[in-house]
Amino acid sequence: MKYSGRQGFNRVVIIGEDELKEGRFTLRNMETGEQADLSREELFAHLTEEYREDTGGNGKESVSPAGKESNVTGGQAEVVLPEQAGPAVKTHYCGVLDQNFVGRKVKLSGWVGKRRDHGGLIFIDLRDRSGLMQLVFDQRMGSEMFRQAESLRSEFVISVEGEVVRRSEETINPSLTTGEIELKVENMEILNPSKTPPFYIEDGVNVDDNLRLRYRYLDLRRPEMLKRMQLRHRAVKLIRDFLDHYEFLEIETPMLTRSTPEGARDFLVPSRQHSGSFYALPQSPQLFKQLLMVSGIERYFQVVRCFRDEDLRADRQPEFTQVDIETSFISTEQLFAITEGLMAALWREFHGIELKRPFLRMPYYQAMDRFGSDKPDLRYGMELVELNDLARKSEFKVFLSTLESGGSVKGLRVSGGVDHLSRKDLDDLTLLARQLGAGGLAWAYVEEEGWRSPISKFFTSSLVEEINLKMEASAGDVLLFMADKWETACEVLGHLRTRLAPEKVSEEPHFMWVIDFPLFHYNEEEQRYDSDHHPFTAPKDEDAHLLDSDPLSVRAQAYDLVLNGVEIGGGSTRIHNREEQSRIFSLLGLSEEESKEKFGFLLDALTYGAPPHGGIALGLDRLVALLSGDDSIREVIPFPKTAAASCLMTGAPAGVSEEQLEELGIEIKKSSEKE
RNA sequence: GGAGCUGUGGUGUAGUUGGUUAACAUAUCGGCCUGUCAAGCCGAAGAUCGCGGGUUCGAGUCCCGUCAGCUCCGCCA
Repeated sequence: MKYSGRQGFNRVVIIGEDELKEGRFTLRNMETGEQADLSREELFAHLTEEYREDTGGNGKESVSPAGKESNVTGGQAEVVLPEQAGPAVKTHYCGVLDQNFVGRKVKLSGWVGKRRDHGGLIFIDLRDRSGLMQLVFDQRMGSEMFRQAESLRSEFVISVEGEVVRRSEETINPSLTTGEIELKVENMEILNPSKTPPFYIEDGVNVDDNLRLRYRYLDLRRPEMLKRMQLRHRAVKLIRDFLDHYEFLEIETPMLTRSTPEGARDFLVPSRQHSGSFYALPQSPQLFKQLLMVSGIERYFQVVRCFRDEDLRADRQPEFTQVDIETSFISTEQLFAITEGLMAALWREFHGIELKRPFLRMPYYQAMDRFGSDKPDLRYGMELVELNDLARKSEFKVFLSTLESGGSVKGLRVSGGVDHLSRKDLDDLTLLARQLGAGGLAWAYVEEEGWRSPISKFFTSSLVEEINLKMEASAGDVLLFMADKWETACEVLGHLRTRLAPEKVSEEPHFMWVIDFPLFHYNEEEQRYDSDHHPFTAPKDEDAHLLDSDPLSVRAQAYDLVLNGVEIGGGSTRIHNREEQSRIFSLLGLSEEESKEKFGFLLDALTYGAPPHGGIALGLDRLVALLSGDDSIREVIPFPKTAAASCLMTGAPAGVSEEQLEELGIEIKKSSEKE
């Protein structure tokens, strides 16, 4: 079986029954006759290595979109078309032509960028998705065409024919990849004129988001946006190829499904045929992928849109894309290894770096205790310091009473904080801490002689020494203290930690797994337990005996993948036993009847030989944004929604006609409260 | 649901303690121009300062409300 299909491959893998059984394969180079005997893993490593070489991505060249000039169809300039498909509208991409094409006649099509009209000579920057090419219109080449050329304006769509010529030495533009050549235009057709665009179609523009989103199709014309789309495409392709190599099947699951009580608010879709009933758009294909495991798929994945009707953030959209993965008969460690391999492949391809594996694993409790976050940014230190024992020796009532009631006193050191944290800044931080739920915030400027601080009078000089020592503080630092319930102290200081993070942090990606999440948290509003992950997550075996006596201390077989303070994925081992699943439902306050009504199909499925299974979902938008270095996932989503979940281009969401509502049996309640 | 920031010609910005014709760059339109690449030179047009109300002799500027965008909290894996 040949695995070729792409030019440049010349090796053959010999696969037969024996090979499959034994997991050893022979790789033969058809040119040299060389043979190598490889294990499955070695073979795979070999193939991905060669694949990268063959596609020209040798790590150094394949960098983030900002660095890579062009990547159209593997880098060749010819437009790829089926043979004999009729006369060409376009034969080459402009941005990929170079000296090798000098003397060739080509036909280029694209958009008019900058225009430099010298009277008898006009220069046009022609832009297509690959880049720019300078067109030269000479009055002497023909007055009819020249008259047309004079009428060209920004964003006109044109098609030109001519000869690629070398520029004279002094007119070479070194800042352009095609700067050594230009096209002497012999023929031009204006395919479509354009109104003056509402903003400049160029990189680095500082335009109002309203405009960018309203004219997103123009925004996407900007080279940096095209590069983001290209990066996204390449990342998804790599992910598909990678998972395919590991024998995952991509299977689609329904978009119209039923609302389930857990988790986020659902987007609902009214049913016309069942008046008064609703579909829900999936928050994730969670149940379907588990059922696919019961179906015996064993390894499933899907690049899938998910929907959650909650308020938005820079890294949250109402619809977003997950790389959804579910496996049977695979240990958590093995799933970690596959996921890490996928991350390594992505970072190798797009940043040319080799990730250190395995990634760090840190229990949830430790992440909270040391960094005040379940997605800690490990690119810098600033760990929280536990000060209970030392705080007990002070005279400070806030500390003492907190400790008395079982709370914690924790500290955070801001190195060199004296220089950039004024009294006002500290007041602001105190205010912020209160807004985040803390009682207050104590602070101290560390000086040679001791602390300058409103609370220094409660601390003896030797205690100050001890605390300084424990927090590794020296003169010039600022210390922040918080006394509160352990969770609150950690969370709030964790917030301050990210707020006060150093400007310059390590460039290296700091991947980690946060593991051992609690299975439940207590929902104060609803007065009951809620799943921390989702209700199908299995408890850790060694904690299962605590389910009835102390549910909050039961840890889950759940994990998050975190990179530089961003959660890029999460998953768990699922419950595959019907009784255990029912038990969890009842702990969550679902009656037997309710759970049968809502999840009966799952409970049934679990009784028909459900294999042990588990999986993970990766946030594709966040992943791509991290790869491209963008702070907001909006940049890597072609048509994103605003923070208020509306689409400025289409005007969605919008009202519908009375007839439509009538058909659906829906009546809109007049929002008359205000009137 | 809450907090903060932003909103001035097409675009990006300036606009003083409230004061007279709201400034600059760029784009647009017209003219000149054969080696530019942020082309250049000359000229023209273009803004009820997001919207509504209030204070004032007078509001881009102060106050209240409102809309939109962004960021964060709540919410959400």
